[in-house]
Amino acid sequence: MSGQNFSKKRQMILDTIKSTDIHPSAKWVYETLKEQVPDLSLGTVYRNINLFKEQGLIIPVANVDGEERIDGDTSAHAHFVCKECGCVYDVPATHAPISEETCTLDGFCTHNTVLTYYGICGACTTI
Amino acid sequence: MSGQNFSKKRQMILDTIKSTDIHPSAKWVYETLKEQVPDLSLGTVYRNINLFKEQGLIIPVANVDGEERIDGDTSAHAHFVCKECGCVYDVPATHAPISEETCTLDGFCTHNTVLTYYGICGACTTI
DNA sequence: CTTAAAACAGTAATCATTACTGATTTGTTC
DNA sequence: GAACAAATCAGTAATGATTACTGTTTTAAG
Repeated sequence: MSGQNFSKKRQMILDTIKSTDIHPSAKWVYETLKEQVPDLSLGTVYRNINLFKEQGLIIPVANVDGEERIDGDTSAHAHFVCKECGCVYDVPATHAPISEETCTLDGFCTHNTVLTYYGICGACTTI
Repeated sequence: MSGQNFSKKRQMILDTIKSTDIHPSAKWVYETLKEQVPDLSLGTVYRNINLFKEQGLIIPVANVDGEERIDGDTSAHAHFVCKECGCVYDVPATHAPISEETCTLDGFCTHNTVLTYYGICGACTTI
């Protein structure tokens, strides 16, 4: 009755990604899960993240300070990246008018769209 | 009357970036200029690209296969990235409704906006 | 329980980018 | 146009994220 299920570690990696909204890096996922799963390997986290990306279970949303940040929420929405603290915030999809018309533009076949705002977040402005 | 001018190599690096629409990587700039300037160093290209980014003369537009791609055209427009060949194309700004309203959203101060479409380009579809 | 395939840990390798150091160029002042 | 200080550079070493590799462990099914 299994057969199509994920291995225990694979499932935990996906759960960890899906259960946070900080748009984590691979290293964050590794360090966070490492507490529960001491024999976790960083390579395993990378391998599974790549797998999830291929399967469309997660999406890469930004590259912050050389690290790729991913999102377990694959619904249409935009992101705000703070240049100061590196935090990645969700921005409601209403602010991101993704036009499906562009799919036929110049023969391009658009698979997904990424809209990202870069600037300074409220927390960093206040300080 | 000089004083604020760029060094010869710095100017050539900027000219090279500004004169192409392929949205080059640092390595492309290096290899392209290397033909004219045999004693050019890759470190110099990176250092000047970072300088130009700080000065707003160029903007980073995408990260393709681990390489940052830059654009010497700083006017508002979007980009299409082909997942197959890695080419980066300009998409007219009319397709990218960048809302300045988001600047005050949740205390965020937006400096710049990046809208990128990912998919397969016409050339790669045809083949 | 066996067994083959998939997944994994641990480590080494790769590759883009950055840092460092001593030499060269630039702009300025005479 | 020589001299000098600051900026820039070449070349190389270092860093750090990501990927590849190998031998071991887990998984799912018979």
